[in-house]
This record gives sequence, structure tokens and C-alpha cells, in this order.
Amino acid sequence: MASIFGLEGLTIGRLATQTGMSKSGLFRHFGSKEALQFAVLEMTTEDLTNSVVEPAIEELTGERRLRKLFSNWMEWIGTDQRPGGCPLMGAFVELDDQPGELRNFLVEQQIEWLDCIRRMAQKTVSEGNFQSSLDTRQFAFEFHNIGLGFNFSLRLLHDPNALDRTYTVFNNLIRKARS
Amino acid sequence: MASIFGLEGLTIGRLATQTGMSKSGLFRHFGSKEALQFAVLEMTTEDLTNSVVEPAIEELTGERRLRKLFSNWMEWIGTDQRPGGCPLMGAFVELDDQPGELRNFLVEQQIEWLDCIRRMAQKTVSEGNFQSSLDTRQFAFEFHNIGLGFNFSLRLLHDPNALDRTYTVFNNLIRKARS
DNA sequence: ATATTATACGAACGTTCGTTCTCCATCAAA
DNA sequence: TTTGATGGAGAACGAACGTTCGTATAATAT
Repeated sequence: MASIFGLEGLTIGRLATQTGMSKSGLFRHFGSKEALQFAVLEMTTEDLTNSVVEPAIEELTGERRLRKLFSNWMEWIGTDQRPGGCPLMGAFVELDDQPGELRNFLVEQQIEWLDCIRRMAQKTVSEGNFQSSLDTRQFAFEFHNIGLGFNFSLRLLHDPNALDRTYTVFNNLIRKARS
Repeated sequence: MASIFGLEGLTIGRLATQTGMSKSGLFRHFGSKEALQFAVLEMTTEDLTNSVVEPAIEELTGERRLRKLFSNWMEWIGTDQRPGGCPLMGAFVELDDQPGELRNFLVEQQIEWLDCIRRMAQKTVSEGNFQSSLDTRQFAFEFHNIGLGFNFSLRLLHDPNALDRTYTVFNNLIRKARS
């Protein structure tokens, strides 16, 4: 629901109707709307960690790990399981001008995500597969941007070539990073 | 207001208060909330054409024109005049799952925008400054993604290096396109 | 067996939402 | 001097919002 209507459009009344509960009964579990929104953000980032980051960390390393991270991420963004796409992408825009704990949490998570990419790239450098002069922060910056673009092309434009174009950019990024 | 609170958060009551008008008086000018939102989208795209596209088309051509288009766009995204950033970026996420005229209009505008970039790249190809094998649609795809990423890094993360990192990517894109 | 706690409910609160109605002021054209 | 748009004000509408309250039921602990 948050992925479709946004964190503000995620309404306690609608959610109660959809779950077959009463408004007040559902409300009790959270205590405030902001707490509900927070729970959604927490659950989403947790799910993203489990579905995208964890399986990449296990059993792989270096460039292969980065490729796995990326493909997991693309699947996460593109899956039909979340009909409205990645709820975080919606939260970016919704919260970027709304100071508060929600925004702070989201920013923290994003900085951690970017740093996670950076560390993987750094490891690939130290393993000798990326050139030592690589600006790993710039790498993470571009890595993340590619995902943003994919989300846009897929969700708004419904571009059937979105994934192809996206992997073209990603492969160039990897190629450029190699020694 | 739409840039800060989104098209849904742009409320007739708040807008009336802010303009010193009565709710009903202001409402009469539009007739419906959707018409108000439509007016905002129309005004925004018009403004974007005037501030970003037009000055690039005049008096320049080829790669210089593309550079001018890009720098105009970055200024448009980064300006403090619109405290909430580009309203279109917010509309992307807000409307991507909401079928209707608003969404259709936005998609049309985006396709036109991408095609505008593509045509400029195509012209640069025909002038001999970009390699003839250049996939100009892919070029437009990447051009646009860079702007999305800049908006994200600037508005959400407040990354002071956002513009630098963005131009790094852009310069690479241009370099790669050259013969 | 009794007391306590957790869970859910229905009803209502005050507020804001988009929208509709009626009425008034202004001002140019006839 | 009348007429008819035009732009705005004010009051009110039903609906939905987040939230609070008191209560009923079921499970758990003593």
C-alpha cells in the first residue's frame, strides 16, 4: 500500500478495511501514524537487506559479488510482488523536504547502502580486479544512480528496454573500474 | 507548494490561506483539484522548456548545446527558487501507479524530453562530433538518469559533492560518445 | 478460581479534505 | 441606466482523516 500510494497515502482507515480489522483495533498496534510509517520503512530496509545484500555477501566476492548485488537489486525493483515498486524510492521524494525522524532514518539507511557498495568496490580493488586509482565513492554514486534510473524507466515509462539499457550502463561502469 | 508537499499535499485550503484568498474563491478558478494539479504540471513543464531547453537551442549546436542543456538542467534542479526541488521528480513517484490524465500528461512530457535529448545527440552525430555508431536513445537514457541521481543526492542526502560527482559522470558520457 | 493482560471492537471526537451553493462587488458594454 | 459577465466571499455539505475512549472477549498468570 505504501509502495502504491506513498507513506502519506498509506491510510489507517484504508489499511484497516483491507485487513478486515477495525480502525481502532489496528491503530492500537502502532499508536500513531508516524509509527506505522516507521514500521513500513524498517520492514522494507530489512527486507532489502535480506533479499539483496545478504545473498550477495554469501559465497561470492569481488566483481562477482558486485554483479550479484546489482542483479538482486534490479529484481527487487522490478518484481511484481510489490505492485508499486520499491517503497523507498517513493519515500525519497516524499520525505526529502520533511524534516523528522522518518527522513533521518531514510538518510541513514541510504548512506549505509552507498557505503556498502563502496566497501564491496574497495574490496575488489584490494583484490586487484579493480584499478587501485578507482574512486570507490564515485563508483557507489554511479551504481546507485543506475538503479534510480531503472526504477524511473520501468515504473513510470514502462519502457520494455529499461533492463537492457540499465545493464548496458552497469557493464560499462564495471569495465571502467577494471584495471 | 507542490514541490515540497507533492501534488496530493498541494491542498486547496492551504493554498487559499497562503494566497490570502478564500477556499471557495480560489476553487472557482480551477473547478477541481485535478485541474489545479494539471495546471501545476503544465506550468512546470512550460517553465522547464523556457529555462532549460530554449536557451540551449538558441545560438549553440552539437556538443556545446548538449552541455548547455545539461548545465541549465542542473541549475533548474538545484535552484533555491523552488524550495522543494523539481516538482516533476516528485510527480514521477506520486503518479507512477495512478492511472489517469495526470499520469498520461507526465509520461508524454517525459518521452518528449528524452526525445529532445536524443535529437540533440543525433545532430551531434550528423555533425561528426559524436561517433556514428552512437546509440542516441541509450545516450538520452543515461543523460536523464544522471539528472535523477543528482536530484537524489542533492535533495535527500544533501551531498555537497553531488554536483561534482554528477559532472564527472556527465563528462564521461560525452567523452564516450565522441569519435 | 480469580486477577491480569493483550487484543480487538464500536462510537465518537475535532479537523481537514474537495466540492457546491448562494450572494455580493466590480466594471465594461449596450 | 440597465445588463451581464467576472471574480471573489461565506456558509455549509458529506466524507475521510488521525486519534481517544470505554468496553467486551480471550488468553495467561497467580
